[in-house]
Amino acid sequence: MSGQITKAEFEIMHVLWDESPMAAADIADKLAEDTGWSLKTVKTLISRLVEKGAVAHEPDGRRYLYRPNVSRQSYARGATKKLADQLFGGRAAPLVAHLAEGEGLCEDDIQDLEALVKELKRDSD
Amino acid sequence: MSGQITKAEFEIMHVLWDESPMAAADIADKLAEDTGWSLKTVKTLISRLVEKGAVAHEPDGRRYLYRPNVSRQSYARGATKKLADQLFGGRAAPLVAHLAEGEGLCEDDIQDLEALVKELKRDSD
DNA sequence: CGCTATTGACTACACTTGTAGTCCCTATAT
DNA sequence: ATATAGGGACTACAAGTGTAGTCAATAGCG
Repeated sequence: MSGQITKAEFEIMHVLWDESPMAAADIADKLAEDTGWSLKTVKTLISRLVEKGAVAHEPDGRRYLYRPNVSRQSYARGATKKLADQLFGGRAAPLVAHLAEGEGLCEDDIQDLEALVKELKRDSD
Repeated sequence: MSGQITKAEFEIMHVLWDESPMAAADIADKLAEDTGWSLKTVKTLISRLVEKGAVAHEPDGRRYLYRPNVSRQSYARGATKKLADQLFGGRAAPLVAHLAEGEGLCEDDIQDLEALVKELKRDSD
């Protein structure tokens, strides 16, 4: 609940969002390919996440298993809202427009969006 | 171009995006209400932005006038894309869905989105 | 013409973050 | 029983950040 999740810590969250609970060594293994971080580094990051309350740990023999305390969903919601508030006055449309401009949208995305908009319209009626 | 714009620096960018060019003292005045930052603090932040190349300065008598070197548009595009990539695998629809869930969308937004989707469809045909 | 207020340049310093290293305990293999 | 490898707790330390303070030049007021 307290303190922001930093860039490096965020990598840990990703791994845990993909699969959890997980031991520190396994998290480190998964990250080693991409980041080259040592086990020590990973453990430090995990500790900080536990301190911040973003990750929970349960004992498993003489080690801990870790699991996210914040779902990817809820984290995503917060981050998205913050971005929209900061840059677009809370409006979603310009945000999407920016994705479109930056070629962040493929045809599938557009279809998804169309369906989503239809649903939103129905809900608001 | 180099280095990230930090949270505090971002506040400066906001002021400059609203109005520029602007002198340091005026930026500080505008921010004082919201942040309580001293003129010194604001000047430090501006200097760092200049170092990073995010803000340009032109002499005006014995002071400088500052103006953003990165447009709000282009910064927004980058930030949005990064968020989408990190949290939604680059897909826009779930991003919008999150805004909807979080009640980040009003009816006007939905209409804007509808128009936007129509346009996107036309473009992709 | 000297004083003061203002300005940018440089310096300060605690806190956070990235990236490890050290210490100590204990389960396990010999 | 002893040595060892792997685990968490604690420590380290440089770079980045938030938040100012000091210094020296000078434009403008009296």
